[in-house]
Amino acid sequence: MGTVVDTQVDGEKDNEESDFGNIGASNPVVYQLVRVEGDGRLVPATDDEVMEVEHLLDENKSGLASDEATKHFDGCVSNERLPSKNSDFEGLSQSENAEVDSQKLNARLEEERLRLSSESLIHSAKCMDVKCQTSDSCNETQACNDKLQPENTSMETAPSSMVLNGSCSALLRSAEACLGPANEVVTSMSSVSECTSSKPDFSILKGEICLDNLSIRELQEAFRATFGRQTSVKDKLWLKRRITMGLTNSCDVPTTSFVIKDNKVVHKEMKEEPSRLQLSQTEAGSMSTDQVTDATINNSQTLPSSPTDRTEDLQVSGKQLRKPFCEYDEKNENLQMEQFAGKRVRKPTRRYIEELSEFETRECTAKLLSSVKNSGHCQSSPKSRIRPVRDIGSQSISFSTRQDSLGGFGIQVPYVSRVRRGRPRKNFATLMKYHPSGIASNRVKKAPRIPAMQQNSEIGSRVRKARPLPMHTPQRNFVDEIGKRDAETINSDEEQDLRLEKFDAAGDNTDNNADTRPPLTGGVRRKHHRAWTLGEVLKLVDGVARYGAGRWSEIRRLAFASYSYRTSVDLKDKWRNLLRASLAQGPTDRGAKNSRKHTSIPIPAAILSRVRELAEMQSQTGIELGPSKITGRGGGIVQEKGSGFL
DNA sequence: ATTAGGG
DNA sequence: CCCTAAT
Repeated sequence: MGTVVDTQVDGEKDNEESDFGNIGASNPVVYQLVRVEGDGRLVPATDDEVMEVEHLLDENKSGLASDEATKHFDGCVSNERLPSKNSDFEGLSQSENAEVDSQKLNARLEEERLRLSSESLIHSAKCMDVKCQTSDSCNETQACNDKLQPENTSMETAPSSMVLNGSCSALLRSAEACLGPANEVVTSMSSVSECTSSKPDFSILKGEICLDNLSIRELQEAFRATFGRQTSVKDKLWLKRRITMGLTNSCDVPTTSFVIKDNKVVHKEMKEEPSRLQLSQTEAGSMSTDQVTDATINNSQTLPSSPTDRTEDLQVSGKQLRKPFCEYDEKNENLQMEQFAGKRVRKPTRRYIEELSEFETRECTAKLLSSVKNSGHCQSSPKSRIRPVRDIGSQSISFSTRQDSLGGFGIQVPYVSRVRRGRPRKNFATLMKYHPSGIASNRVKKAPRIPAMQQNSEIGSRVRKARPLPMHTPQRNFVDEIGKRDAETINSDEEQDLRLEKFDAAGDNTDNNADTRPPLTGGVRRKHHRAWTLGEVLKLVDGVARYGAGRWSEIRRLAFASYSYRTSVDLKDKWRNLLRASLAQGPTDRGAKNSRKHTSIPIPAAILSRVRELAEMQSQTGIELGPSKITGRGGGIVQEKGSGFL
């Protein structure tokens, strides 16, 4: 059994990555492919083997997550005439003498530019054709999508098509767009693979530039070539963006059927629909390694999946596809600022967040939530009259939507799992700072929020909730969430709680779904006014009795475990009110069952009196109180209460 | 993050 | 309930 190994004859392995332009210059790296014979001899590899090894190389490198080199090559290859890819590739990787210097690179870029402008139309047309053929097989397409995400993975799977990456597929993108709403998450990969299969001739792709695969240095070169000036920017993404934009803009788009949107040449028709689609692809193209990892995992899951699982897979992939956006955006938005006078997304209020989570937890148990992330800059792009993407995923990705409660504008907001699988947004705090006012109040009142903004908000909010959660598999996580909640609900009961629960059952439990607030009343209600139910009050009182007034977080945790919506502040406020009420009612006046007008829940005098007592006690005694039972002298009422609930 | 208070 | 200040 001969093992094909990659022997590094000279230099260090990753040299190519860092010194693309220097290969063959001062420190030539020569790779020689050899085969290890059974006896250990090294035998020069045959051409076939070479090819094979290249494969392996790709795999290995990709596995290392630092596969810039690999990607790089791919990119270059794709840039070049694909048909001649092999020779080219060999030349580079083996670096026989590849004189790849900045000049060449520049030349390439220029070439690409020209080609882009002259061929883009044609290309896209072709691709579109291909696309259309494919469009009916969404599942497969979807599956392919997954491949695209992980650049590495894709390379393993489809060596020939792996070459294509985000930025090199502006055209593809447009083509894919043709697929229409049905293919929610179609990525360039899908189209790529399709194109590849149906059209072995890669010429249709050659016009593209894969900036993704270039090293920073090269990107800088490219930048210079594109803009005619040097740049010291080290940020890859920034460079890529800039370059892409420069290239895209520089090429005159021949027909009116194309529009330039967000640095991408887009076919007019799709301009409306697939806003998200483009985004995803764009992002996909520039996904960073961490995301790749994620996607890779997903990929492995997806590939073997049975048709039945498709839907789920789709959703999952959709989610993962999306998630990267957040991070990407966040990481780079600052950099992007100059380009897009991006409106910042207003962060949701905590209240809002909680409401959402409540809603989610209860209502959408079964749905896999797809995180919809429309990158802010895109949405905010002035020219883009892109509808909120809600209905795009008609096919498989289900966008559960909900009426926005805040503005009462009836805006449908795709809502997302609050489980964030990626790492938490870093800039969250930063963003907060930027819009203190915005966040501070959920009273968006007069200003109807743009759907996009809301969506973003949603994401952000989700983040907040999800951050603390451990990272699991998406599904797993979701389950956990639910499970946790249930557990809470169940565990919450302690002796009396059980009894108290009954009270709740009477009125309170309604709130679960009864969140339905008055539909579109002009006024923006803040938090849903959740009337305190008797049960809650009792719990509160009891909690105070147990843990002492003021220790609301405690009370909340222990006595209100099942009421996620009552915050410690709420408890405090309620207590204050109770106290006030009890005092107002007059100590003597315990007989009155319901002193109040039937507004909300009339609080039984018994409780009020007890409240009073508790308050008294606590104010006097140390805050330490024996659990319950302290109600001794309240009189009959107190006893009634005591027997009833304690 | 929790509490206390004012609104 | 919301918001803030003070812990």
